[in-house]
Amino acid sequence: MKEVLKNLNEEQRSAVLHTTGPLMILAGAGSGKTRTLVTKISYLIETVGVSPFKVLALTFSNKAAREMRDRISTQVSSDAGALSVTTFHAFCARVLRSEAQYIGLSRNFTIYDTSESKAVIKQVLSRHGISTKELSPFEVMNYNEGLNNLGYYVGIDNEEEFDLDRSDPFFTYYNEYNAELRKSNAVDFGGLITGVIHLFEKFPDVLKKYVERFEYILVDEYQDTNRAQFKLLNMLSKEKRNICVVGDEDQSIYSWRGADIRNILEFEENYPEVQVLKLEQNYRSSRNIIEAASSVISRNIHRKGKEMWTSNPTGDEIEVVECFNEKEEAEFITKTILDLSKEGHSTREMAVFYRTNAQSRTLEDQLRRANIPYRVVGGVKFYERKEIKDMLAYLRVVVNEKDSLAYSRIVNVPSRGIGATTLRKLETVAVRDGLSLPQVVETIVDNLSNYKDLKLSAKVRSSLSMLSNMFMEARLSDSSGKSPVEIYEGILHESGYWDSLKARKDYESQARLENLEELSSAIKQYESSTEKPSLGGFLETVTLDTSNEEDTGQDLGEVSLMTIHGAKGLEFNHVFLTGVEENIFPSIRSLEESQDFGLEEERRLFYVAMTRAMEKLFICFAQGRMLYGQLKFNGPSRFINEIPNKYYHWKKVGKITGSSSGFSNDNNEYDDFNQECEFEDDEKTFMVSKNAPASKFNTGAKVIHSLYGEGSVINSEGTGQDEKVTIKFKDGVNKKFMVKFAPLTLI
DNA sequence: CACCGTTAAGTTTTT
DNA sequence: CTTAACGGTG
Repeated sequence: MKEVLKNLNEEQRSAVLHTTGPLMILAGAGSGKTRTLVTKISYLIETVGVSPFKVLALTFSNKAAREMRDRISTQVSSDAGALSVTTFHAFCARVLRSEAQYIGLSRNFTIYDTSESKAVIKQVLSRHGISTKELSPFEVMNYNEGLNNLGYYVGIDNEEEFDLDRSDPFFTYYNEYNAELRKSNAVDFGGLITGVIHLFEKFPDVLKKYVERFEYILVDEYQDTNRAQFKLLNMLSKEKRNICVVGDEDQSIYSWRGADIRNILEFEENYPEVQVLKLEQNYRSSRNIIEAASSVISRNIHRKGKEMWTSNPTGDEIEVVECFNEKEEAEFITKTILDLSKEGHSTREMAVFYRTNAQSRTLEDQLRRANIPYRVVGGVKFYERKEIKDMLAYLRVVVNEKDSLAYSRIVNVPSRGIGATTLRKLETVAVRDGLSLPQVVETIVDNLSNYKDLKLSAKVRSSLSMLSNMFMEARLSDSSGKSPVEIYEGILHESGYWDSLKARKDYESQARLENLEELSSAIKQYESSTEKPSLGGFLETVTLDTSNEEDTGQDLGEVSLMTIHGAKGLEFNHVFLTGVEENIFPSIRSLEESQDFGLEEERRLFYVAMTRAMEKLFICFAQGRMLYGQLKFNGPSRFINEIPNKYYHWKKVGKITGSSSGFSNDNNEYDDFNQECEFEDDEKTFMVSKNAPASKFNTGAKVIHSLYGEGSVINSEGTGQDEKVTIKFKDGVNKKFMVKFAPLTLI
């Protein structure tokens, strides 16, 4: 047997050996799915003799693609560089660049990210005289993305299948938005996918070329694909049928982004000869954690069902930690991290998860105070900073002379006297002559005498001519092979951007200058890591690869902080799951949904969180927490109760903050979860009464209102006389009451 | 055109 | 409590 196959279990091995025909691998968390995929690809190349050129492996994140590429290259001796291991979006961008002319794009098209799409939508809406107050651009964006996710595009043949309401104003906005993109020679994220679908549907010969090339297609994280991606995969693989998809429906946490469970269910219909394999052995976590997580996820109805097991040791019990408030939750975590670290555990192997980014602050405060190094994964992105977006906009105008949006962003940044009035004049000419803004400016500058009626002031004229010349020069440099970083530096100074920031002495401008220098080194970094660096190539990397993993090179032993979404695919020895309270996790939004789908997705999220932990899992919640400036008493999450008792033990920690805490000790409360309690005791930490109270109308409690009937408490705020509760009634209506007045009875 | 004050709203975000 | 975004004023 080949050496590599020895490291695999039986199922993994059959996945690797199944080289022809469709294959669906349902792989549980920590079941070695990446190892299997990597081995499969190297087996195809090394043993079956498939040319790397003919293999296409698709992932969702650049991080995953990179990891897979790296791991393959250690296993494959032949030219792994010819392999296509990439994200869906990057793959589509590549196809569109080489076939752009077919669908009316030119190959230097710009990719718009979410904020740029939003700006275009705003423009469209304002043309209709709609303010952002009347209609949030987000709603339009959701509609547009919805169509994109389904694989719809302007000019599609089988339009009737989409059941569209053509009189819906949103449909009008959608069309105008796309016309606007087209005019700017731009494509949005979803448009990358639908653009390729468009290309393949209307030009079968082009499709044929790709079908011939990619004989073997592999897809990672298949549960997260949307309908558009599903369509694309089918077009590429229905002839050769060598398609292998790997997914886990229990880890599908992106349905709100269009991931469609039907893609798993219908795979078998599309490929009746499919072989389905399950990877159910978990190599990551202790048995306690696996069994606890399995039993939580088994409550979901919408799943195919897998039985996870592990031969790992039973391990410690999960610790459910009840804290007084979010600050003490953070203190508990900090203290535990220090303790574990003293015992010799690596802090690099520890992570703190939260449901929403906003929850990271308290944690960061405490960690900083305790001098524990940490890094926040996700958070504010480098490329979303204003100064970076400004400079990128300059570069985009260089690459794509039709990018009016980018142009209007920087035409007066730094301010050079080109205000709204001038811009409006330019736009009028643009519409009249069917040109983009940069093109219009160029024409005007070249034939000033023809545009006398625009009444442009001398200052405006000179500014415009400066811009026009600058861009012309830059384009010349670009096509004559000058390096991207030189062009960047040139524009940074010629545009006056650098000097205008330099002139300001405030701290913020200082930081911005530093960021601009960092951008410069990012471009250099790109140049040295790419074979044929180009300005356009750099811009594409920036938009499509947002993972700003700064490799500082040195291991400071940082604890990782991230949302649970950000934790997918990762593993840690010690995991702290925070804020596990009703209305937070599961989120209040998901609870408001009428169907169970929202709740089930939250449960999957909880499952993902649990299964990140290898050795030890802490599940923390706070009795009270400041939320939107108000103290909320949400009570522990229902998910905690869904873990069978034998897998965890419950402890309360916290210090007494004084009599003004708003808690009285007489009230008997939290009786539904009177588990065995263990009390921590040290100088700082005192035990909290076992009966720490909040209200008798706890979240989740069933009540009867003499007027509205039966319902359940979904939220409670304030204490004593001021206590208010929100109740969801049987008919789905939510109402808020003052406890002291409302005719409420507990059931 | 830049600044300030008011107001409203408030998940998750691989691309 | 925050943040973003709008409208009014100097």
